[in-house]
Amino acid sequence: MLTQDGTDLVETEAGLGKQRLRLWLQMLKAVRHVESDLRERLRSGYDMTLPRFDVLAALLAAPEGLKMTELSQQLMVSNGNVTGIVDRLVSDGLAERETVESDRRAFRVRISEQGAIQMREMAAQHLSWIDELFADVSEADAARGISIMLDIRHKVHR
Amino acid sequence: MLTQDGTDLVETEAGLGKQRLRLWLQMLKAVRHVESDLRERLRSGYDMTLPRFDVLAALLAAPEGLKMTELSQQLMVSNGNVTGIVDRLVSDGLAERETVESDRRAFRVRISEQGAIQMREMAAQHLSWIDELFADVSEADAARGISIMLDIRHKVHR
DNA sequence: GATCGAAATTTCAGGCATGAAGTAATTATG
DNA sequence: CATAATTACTTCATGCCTGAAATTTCGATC
Repeated sequence: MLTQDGTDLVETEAGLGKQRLRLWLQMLKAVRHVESDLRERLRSGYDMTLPRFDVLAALLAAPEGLKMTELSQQLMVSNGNVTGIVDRLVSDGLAERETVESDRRAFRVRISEQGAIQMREMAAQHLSWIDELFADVSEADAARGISIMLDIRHKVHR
Repeated sequence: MLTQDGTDLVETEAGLGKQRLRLWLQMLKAVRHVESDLRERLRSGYDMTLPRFDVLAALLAAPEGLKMTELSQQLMVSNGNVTGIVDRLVSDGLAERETVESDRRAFRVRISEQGAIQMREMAAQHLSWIDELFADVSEADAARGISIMLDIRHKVHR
């Protein structure tokens, strides 16, 4: 089976598959690279871990608080995982659990005043770290990259 | 300070920073999405975890074996981590440790015959899974994506 | 050829992560 | 309104992951 320009369609598809695999492997490495850099900066500068930071960032953006399930969906991690991280944040005084009037199974997790103060500073730093790490990415590339990532994510399974 | 088209340079930079942050957040979510899908397929189909798969994939591509440090650099994970994963692979009979003649501190990790047989099958599946998950990514997008990922990775720190 | 710094690896403590199983409260269904 | 299915969350076992400290070996310098 030949296309108009004479290339073999099966060959072309196989090549595309390998190119997609290359993209996946590069995405993995890039994410690990950035994560390891951020982890180190958070650790040495703020005695903060990446998972805790991620949770606090979600909470800072939701002043009314979030339910555990909302948190775990937003961060794309398991329920049990969020339980542990929030436990530690609460015992460090950075977040608070608050009962929900209408549903005794659930509660809202809210960032504490102390957490908000610390988080606002870290968020500003975080933004500038990303800007530095992504310095070689132009506005156009960023837009295209975002759209590629959305294409990947919107491929639902199950 | 104004650019030719009248937009404010500082505003533009801040916008670019936020766009880069959006790209980063989308990358994180896309990678978590794909990883969780792959993890589930490896688990249910082959009783295999993602970290073990990553190590075996690296070993399959290096028939002469790899030193622990080479492995950990290639996968971008810590040394101690690789020790544990290789331990489990060896006790499952999927990999072997082999002494290095010239250096008694080091050794090579090599994939076993059984590991290679299993891995060849999984690798073919893996390629088709990625092709499926990345179905909405065109050849041009893949190329652009790869180049963006390389731009991010080549930003060295420290 | 003794010593000293660097390199390859392991060990360990602590935290992160999943999936499965458990508890309790809510909602839907007959 | 009884009960069955669902939802919100926790607990647990197991494995992954890091960073720091320890061990052993290597290589260079004096």
